[in-house]
Amino acid sequence: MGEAVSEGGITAVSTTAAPRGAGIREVARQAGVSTATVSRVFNNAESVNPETRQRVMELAATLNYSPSPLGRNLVQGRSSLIGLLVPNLSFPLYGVMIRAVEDVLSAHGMSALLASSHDDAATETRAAHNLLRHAVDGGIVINSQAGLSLPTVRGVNWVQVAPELPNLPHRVELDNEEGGRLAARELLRCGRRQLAYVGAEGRESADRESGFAAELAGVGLSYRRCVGDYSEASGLMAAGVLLEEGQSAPLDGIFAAGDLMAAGVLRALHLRDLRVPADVAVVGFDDAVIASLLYPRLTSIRQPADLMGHAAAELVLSLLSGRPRPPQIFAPTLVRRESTGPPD
Amino acid sequence: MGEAVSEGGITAVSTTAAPRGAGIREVARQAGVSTATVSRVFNNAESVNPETRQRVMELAATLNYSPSPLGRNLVQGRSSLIGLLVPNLSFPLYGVMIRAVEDVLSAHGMSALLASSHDDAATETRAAHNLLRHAVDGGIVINSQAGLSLPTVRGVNWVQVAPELPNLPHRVELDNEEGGRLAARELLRCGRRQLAYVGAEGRESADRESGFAAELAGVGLSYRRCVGDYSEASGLMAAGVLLEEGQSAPLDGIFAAGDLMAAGVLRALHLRDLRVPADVAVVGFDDAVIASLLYPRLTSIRQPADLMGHAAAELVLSLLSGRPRPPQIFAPTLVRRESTGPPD
DNA sequence: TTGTAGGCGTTATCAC
DNA sequence: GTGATAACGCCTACAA
Repeated sequence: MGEAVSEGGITAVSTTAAPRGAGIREVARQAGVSTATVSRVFNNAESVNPETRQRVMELAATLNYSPSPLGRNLVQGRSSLIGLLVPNLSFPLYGVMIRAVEDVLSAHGMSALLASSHDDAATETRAAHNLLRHAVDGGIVINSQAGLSLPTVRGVNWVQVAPELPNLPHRVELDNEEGGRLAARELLRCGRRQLAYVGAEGRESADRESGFAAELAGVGLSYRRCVGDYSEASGLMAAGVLLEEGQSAPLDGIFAAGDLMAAGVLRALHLRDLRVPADVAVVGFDDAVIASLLYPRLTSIRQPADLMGHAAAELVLSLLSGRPRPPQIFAPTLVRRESTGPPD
Repeated sequence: MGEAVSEGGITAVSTTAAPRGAGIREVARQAGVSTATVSRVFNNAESVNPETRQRVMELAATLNYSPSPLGRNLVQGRSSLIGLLVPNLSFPLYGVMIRAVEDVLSAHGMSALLASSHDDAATETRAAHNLLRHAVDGGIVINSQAGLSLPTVRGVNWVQVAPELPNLPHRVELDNEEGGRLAARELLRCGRRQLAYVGAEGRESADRESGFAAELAGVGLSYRRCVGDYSEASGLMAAGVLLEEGQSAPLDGIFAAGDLMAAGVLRALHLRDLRVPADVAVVGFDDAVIASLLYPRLTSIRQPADLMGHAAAELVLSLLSGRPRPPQIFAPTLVRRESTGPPD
């Protein structure tokens, strides 16, 4: 015992089993009742004599007894655990979602088993397997990379927080198209006409762009575009490219598909001595914590990450009880700050 | 079944137990061996005939069998779960730590059970109880609010990531004093002499300040100070107060005990048209993601959150195997960016 | 190398 | 209102 042993390619820690405390039998014996009664006391069954209950409770306190979740899990066939699969723990918005999920779960006596995919599909699949190994009763996967290849086990449902993906019917998502429309409207409201979109790979950015494009098309405008990867560096580069492009009219409004990229855009503008919003207005997406820390404070399309996390947790709990719910779609909102305003 | 029932003040979800799959007995029967042999196959015991093993493995694959962690947990008296208690999931630095912890744990076949205290001691205590209810084998608590009153169970060790706290002997911490010294040296190196410290409540800030003060005292300098609460708003206010103070020589260097407060300081300087670093140099603390997004990019004292998370996880695994380790103290480093440099 | 048998701590189904 | 008792799925001496 106590030695690291190989187990299926991973190094497992073999632990000395914790010394077991008093069990239900010992409590029952000393209280002069049966284990069934002790169990009933701890499960709030009504049919137990108040006197008996009192006696059992006191004895349990003395012996520092509480029912072992391990035994309970076994007999009930469930663990009270929900798997939570996240692409990247360092991405601020996910922190907000996780927090909301954890809140809901703990309020229902459940706990969140955390796993990270490091933005990688293979790792995600492995992590999902690991969660299932721990007998989670259900799972929430945020912006799944693997999607289709998420392993499943009979009776265990995955809820995804992301745009629709085949094989994952249970879903909480953001109306990304509406987000794009909001961004376009804000820039138009500020009198901007020479616009650009800094996007990224993937469905989410595509949806944001299509809303953006639709709204502009409505007033007969087109826009330039450049693709990044949600990082600040890519936003910086994209803005550089867009600004350098030989162009009759200079850019006066930029919509970035993420706040980090928007931060890069702001920096690119600083570097060229372009004022924000006097020369160029900028709108970000997500309204992550950083939005209000940037200079100038960033106008952003808010993704209600807390509400979405909340909804995802409630959905997974619903499924546990056998009550499916339709996918829930959340509306983004505009949070206006200093990076948009009248020109000059 | 399926109805929400009251249980000790929390709403518990009563789930229909998932239909159980093939068990070890079924596999054993069909493979024509005993359950003991099947068990041995799945536990990498050497003493099993390769042929037998092969047959069992194949049958297990066919029946989609894998050992139930529930049964295994019960018989072994452990859950392969480590509790992870965090003050606040939205604080970026914690995300980095959590990620590191999760990496180590999953590499050892363990998982992280997440709980948040919302920066509140009572909630933290409750969350810790909840983790213990889930039979975690050990726990990691980051910047504990409750400290002394963390509940314990025989055989379950808490590892804290924070300065020393009574009752929690197992520890990973940062040399905050050294961090303060690094900050002072950097400001001195840039030729600054009119310095200020923007701190906060608590042991960590006190240690950072004492290092800062000691280094300045070494060259015969003193400094002004103001106390915030690690928020951007408090940094903004603190800097405002410090800058307004009637003063012979104007401030030319500010050290903030956190990057968020440093962001507030930068904004206060912007608002007063003071240039950074030309007029005032600024040093932050933590080197969180935001440091390099601020304008100008913030010089910061880096807290190696990833290494610390890693160490905390390894420590808790060590304790599981009955091998205690001495507290580990990490050295901060200076990450020089644009907010420090020569004056004018 | 393999099988037998007991038990881990709890809940649930019966009777009483 | 309470007590026997049989699972739950697995691991692990011990014996063969």
